[in-house]
Amino acid sequence: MAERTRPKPGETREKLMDAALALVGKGRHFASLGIREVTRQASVVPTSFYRHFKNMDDLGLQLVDELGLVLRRMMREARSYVLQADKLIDESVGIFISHAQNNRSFFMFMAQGLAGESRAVQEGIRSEMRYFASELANDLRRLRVVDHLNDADLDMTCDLVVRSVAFSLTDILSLAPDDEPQIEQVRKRTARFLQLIFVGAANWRR
Amino acid sequence: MAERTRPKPGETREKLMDAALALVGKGRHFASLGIREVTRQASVVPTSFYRHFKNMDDLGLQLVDELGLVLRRMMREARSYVLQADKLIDESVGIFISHAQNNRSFFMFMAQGLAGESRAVQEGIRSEMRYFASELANDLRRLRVVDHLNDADLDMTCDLVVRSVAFSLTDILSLAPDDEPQIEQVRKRTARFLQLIFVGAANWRR
DNA sequence: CACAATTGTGAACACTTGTACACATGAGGA
DNA sequence: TCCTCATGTGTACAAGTGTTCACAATTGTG
Repeated sequence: MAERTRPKPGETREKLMDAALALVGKGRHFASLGIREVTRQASVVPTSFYRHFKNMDDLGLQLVDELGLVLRRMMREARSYVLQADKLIDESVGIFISHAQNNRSFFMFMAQGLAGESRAVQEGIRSEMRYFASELANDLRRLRVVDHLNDADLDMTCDLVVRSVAFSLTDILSLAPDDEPQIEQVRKRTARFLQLIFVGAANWRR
Repeated sequence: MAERTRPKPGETREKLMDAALALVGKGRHFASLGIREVTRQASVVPTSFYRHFKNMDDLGLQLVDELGLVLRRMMREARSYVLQADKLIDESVGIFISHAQNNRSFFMFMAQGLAGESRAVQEGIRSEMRYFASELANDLRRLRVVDHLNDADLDMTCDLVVRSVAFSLTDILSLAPDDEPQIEQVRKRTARFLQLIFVGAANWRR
């Protein structure tokens, strides 16, 4: 090979996924990306793409898997920071928003994928959200903050919470990354959404 | 012209918008549509596109305007059916879901546009949702069902309601149009979401 | 009626696209 | 050592892309 550094196995694969993500982060929609465009951004020859992915949908699916890792890392951080229940909402929303800003491209990809054109990607993201909601339900049980709800109602509540937060995601992502005042407003509004939901849960079928 | 029927002015324009919508309805993402593809689906020569639209984003913007009409028609119907407040949630959700199914392509376009690549389309859809939420707030005031909430809190509640319903939209659209049992489940879950939110609103800052 | 404006048409352009093929390189096992 | 396999490269081609141009038909208005 004429290269000076020998590419480790999987390096090109990562470069391709990062390239796709970078393009999404620049405002492009994943569905409109082409193989050549991605390989160009990755400084790789088009043919290499096929060594790692069958087509763009395949790449999308693997991005969903990585997205799962990001979400799990976020949950771990949230769990370690939020010890007492009184500041639970504000701190969790804060952590979520800061992760959304630090992994802007990833979360853009997620927001796009929910209504994307690949059924498989769509289902993958939906499944990540379900997992997230069920973990949230576990945590709330553990913190004994919703003792009066049965499992089904708790699941519903957590589902609604996750959906609301996910929707706020699109608010944040449509803002400039450094527009602090607006971001602060989204943070406050999201927290109030969650408070409203939890007030509802607290008075549910009393 | 060699045609047997003379095209009325604006006919091709409608054909193009319908064609784009039809492709979206077939599962394609709007961002991935090309001018030639749309004109082909509309049985029109590519050049005609430019007679009516500057580019695909322009077409998207005009679709958002038509989407606004669909939403207004839906609100009018809801207002005429929902006279007393007790069945308010169930009936409204039912009307929404039936409209979502009757205008599948339109609502798919809306769901896609929220995280689409045209900032203008994104803002347009967001603005439609805000309008929808403010109309909902008016109706709730009129029905005197939330008298204890101040204006800001009512707006927040309606915003959350609209967001939750919009998210349910993606649930419905990912289902087969004739999968009644699943759709019924989405309907029920959405209604419970709204009930939870309204219980929260009823006990807000007591 | 004639005239200008609007709308539709077909051919042509310079590019980009997805994909295939044959080949080069390095790593690891026999 | 040699052989094989996974990975990366360069070239090539047919098909599709956005956009422009000059021209035809139909419309409403004077």
